[in-house]
Amino acid sequence: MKLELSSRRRAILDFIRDFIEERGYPPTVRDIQNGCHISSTSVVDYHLRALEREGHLRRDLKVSRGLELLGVAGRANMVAVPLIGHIAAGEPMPVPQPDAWDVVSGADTLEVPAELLRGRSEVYALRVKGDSMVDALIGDGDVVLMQQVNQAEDGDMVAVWLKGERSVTLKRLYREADRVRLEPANSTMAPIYAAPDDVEVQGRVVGVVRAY
Amino acid sequence: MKLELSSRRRAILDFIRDFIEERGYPPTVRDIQNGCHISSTSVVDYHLRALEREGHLRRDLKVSRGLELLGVAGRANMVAVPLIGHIAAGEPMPVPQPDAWDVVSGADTLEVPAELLRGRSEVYALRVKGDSMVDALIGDGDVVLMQQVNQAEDGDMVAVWLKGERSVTLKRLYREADRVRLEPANSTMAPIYAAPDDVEVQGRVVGVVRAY
DNA sequence: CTACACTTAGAACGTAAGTTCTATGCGAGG
DNA sequence: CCTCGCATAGAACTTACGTTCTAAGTGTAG
Repeated sequence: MKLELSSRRRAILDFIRDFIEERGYPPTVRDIQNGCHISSTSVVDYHLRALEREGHLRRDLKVSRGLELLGVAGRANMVAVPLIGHIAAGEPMPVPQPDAWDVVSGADTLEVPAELLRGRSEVYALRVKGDSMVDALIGDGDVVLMQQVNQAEDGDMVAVWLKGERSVTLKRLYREADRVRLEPANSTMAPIYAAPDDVEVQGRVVGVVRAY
Repeated sequence: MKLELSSRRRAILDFIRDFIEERGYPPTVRDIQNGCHISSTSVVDYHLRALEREGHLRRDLKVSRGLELLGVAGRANMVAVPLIGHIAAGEPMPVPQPDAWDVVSGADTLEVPAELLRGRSEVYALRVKGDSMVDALIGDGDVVLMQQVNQAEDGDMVAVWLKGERSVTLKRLYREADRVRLEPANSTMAPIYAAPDDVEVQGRVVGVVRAY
């Protein structure tokens, strides 16, 4: 792929990118003509051929809008994940309707690289409130990707619903003889103990995303 | 957006999704007709109208291939970021060709939500080796998103190239009277000091992504 | 049964859009 | 000067493609 591009080529490539971004499908030769102030469709065709030769795009001849951007401009495997709310990683925090945690209700969605999920399905995202998981490298404001599961291994980082307190919290879960220990990953905080019947596992952390 | 879909509609939607995935642009009415074994273009048109009414897609009338998938099927704002290698967040680690850090050489690319970048350009990704940044909630194996910059504010988390040692490392940078302090975010590790001429800022951390 | 909403069908129409042809201007090299 | 590669121009050709029209086959409710 060539690095230097004439300003004309550059403009055409940028126009195509913007057009797809905005409309969801590629432009026609004449769209490009107008968008880049080119006087003739043959000139556009000429440059498109050049751009294809240089590897910047792929053309399907005789097909309307038959072009696809290659390279970094092309799209990779992404998965849409609903960002459905907040979760307390400190003191358990009452949640309005925990059952509103439904995949379909996600107005906000977050797209993450598919490789981050490793093929898992039923994944949703929550924004973390609080600092109880800092030792697990999860801080206030981070977004955690959760897999919707009902069971957990000892030591898994899970979102649990405490029926008695009507609240949800993010903790590491350990089963003990007659109770469940919910341990924050923060050396300054004490674990919470609850009756097995009182805790309901909502999901397990499978990823973390953070922006500065 | 309706939840239940007739098998015909389902098939059409799936076909459109796959078609775009594979070719980079949407199908024509007749592509759909053939792909879904429908006998007439008018039937396709009929169902497309219905799907648009139900909010599954958007059509631009009179425009060839003028359709765009909406909802989770549609693509959110994503940015392609080249994942161009590893970076030591422990002891400085010699890198084969640090100048190969070129945006074009990224064979591997990672797509991240645009909101994570907040409009920044010239962003690339590196996988972190070592534990020196654990106090900043960045652990071994995490992927950091780097913005390509040449200068940094005091306290910024940056990738620096140490000319003398021919190595790259991830640290917080502080300017001092006659030297530069490179401080790991790990209380058990000591800072590194270097001459201002010896350090070259390669980039600044703008995000973190982690998979379990 | 009729009535109605939903779906399927085939054919035709008009134009959007990819392509091709020919001609011209410009700069570098011989 | 001429030639050659690169870029620009305008117009015409041919087809792909969205749309529309008409007709008929379902199933369900009254």
